[in-house]
Amino acid sequence: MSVKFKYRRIPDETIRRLPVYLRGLLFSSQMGYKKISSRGLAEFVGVNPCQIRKDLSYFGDFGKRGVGYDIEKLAREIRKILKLDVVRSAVLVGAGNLGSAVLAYPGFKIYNFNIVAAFDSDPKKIGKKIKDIPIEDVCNITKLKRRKIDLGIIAVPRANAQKTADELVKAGVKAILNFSPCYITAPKRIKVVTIDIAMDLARLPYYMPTS
Amino acid sequence: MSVKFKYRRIPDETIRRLPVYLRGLLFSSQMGYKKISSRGLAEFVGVNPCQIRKDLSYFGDFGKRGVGYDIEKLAREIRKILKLDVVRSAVLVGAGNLGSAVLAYPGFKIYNFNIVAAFDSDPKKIGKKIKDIPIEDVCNITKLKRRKIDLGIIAVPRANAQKTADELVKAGVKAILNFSPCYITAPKRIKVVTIDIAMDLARLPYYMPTS
DNA sequence: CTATGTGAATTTATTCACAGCA
DNA sequence: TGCTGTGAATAAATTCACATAG
Repeated sequence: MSVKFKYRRIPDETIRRLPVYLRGLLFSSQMGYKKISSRGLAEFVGVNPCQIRKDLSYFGDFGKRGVGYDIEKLAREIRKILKLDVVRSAVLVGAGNLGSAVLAYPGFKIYNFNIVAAFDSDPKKIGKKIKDIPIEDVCNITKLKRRKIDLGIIAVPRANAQKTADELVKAGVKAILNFSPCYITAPKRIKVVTIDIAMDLARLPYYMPTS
Repeated sequence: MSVKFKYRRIPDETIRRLPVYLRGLLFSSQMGYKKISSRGLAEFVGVNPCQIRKDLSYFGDFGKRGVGYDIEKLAREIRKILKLDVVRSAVLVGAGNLGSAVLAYPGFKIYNFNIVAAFDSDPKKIGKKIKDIPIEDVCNITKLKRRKIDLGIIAVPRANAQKTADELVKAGVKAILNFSPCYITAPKRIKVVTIDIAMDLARLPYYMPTS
């Protein structure tokens, strides 16, 4: 049986953990395993086994009682749940150091994101290419609408981040990945994820004993 | 009044949000504000105002009724709560591309982390310098103990991450910042934070409507 | 006998709603 | 009046515990 439909609300925390399970499955697969129990996976990912079973149970019965999960099959199912099996188009706004680093990140390809355009406001950069992608004038973002872009990636200075987000929304993106160190607003239908390493760094000292 | 001591357990989620508040305060300060209400801050950080008040109330009475919070003072208090006012020493393990990028990240200085040593296993790298820090042989990590290191930063290939973590623990670090894309284990007293952009990237498609 | 899948119990986190101070 | 600080109420997430299937 596969991907049942239960009318239960799926916790955001469950969705947050699914990529972690996927990562653990790929790792254990690389180590040569074919089957894995919730307990075994739990050790790979640092999550309580019944948490794993509960999370998966929202989407289907993927395991065999007395045996566990088939690693390949479960990985495939999770990819399907996360909709990672569909190719998405993405655009980058901000072609500075951060933007270039983001563009070089292999994760986009792995998860089926295809970066199809890059924008910047600096006239010196417009017209040049980074990683084979020509840098266009940021004024042209809104013209993207006809190109059906799924994801907008923001890597501009903080002061311009919200404005950029607004333009990406007008251009019709469905989600935004924000690397600028600030909170940005968008209509509820649009998922925004902000990545700011400083937020993780800054809470570490709290947990350090004062010796 | 300042930093009261209540014997209530402080939610991890509260600690996770404090750096976000701090970021919002600095931003609003840069925009010229001196005072801010929980409602005003809420708009800057995307958190419900009574969540902010509740979070702060775990640590003290920082606001003035009818007025709000003094931005400078609250920022200072949050820094104190997070123990960001103490200088910490950190070491980097793994001097590859990722490691170099991590070393160049300005956030460490901002939050009072002082990177004092770097390690790698590649004989070609040992002896060279990155950003004025000499790269030492990874075998010497354990000798760090006498140097009193607070934080270990892991930027090695996944297969070596756990081993590296074990060595850092032996060397006496109090916390670990892990940039390798895998879960790592450490004794409970040691806080481990793993940063893997792919985990955020991989859950975006789930939230995109299937058009 | 082993390990899943899941209601029920418990724990944790968020939001409400209002007393109390400036 | 305006906004904080906080118990009480609510909501969300986790863990327990066990019936059930291989």
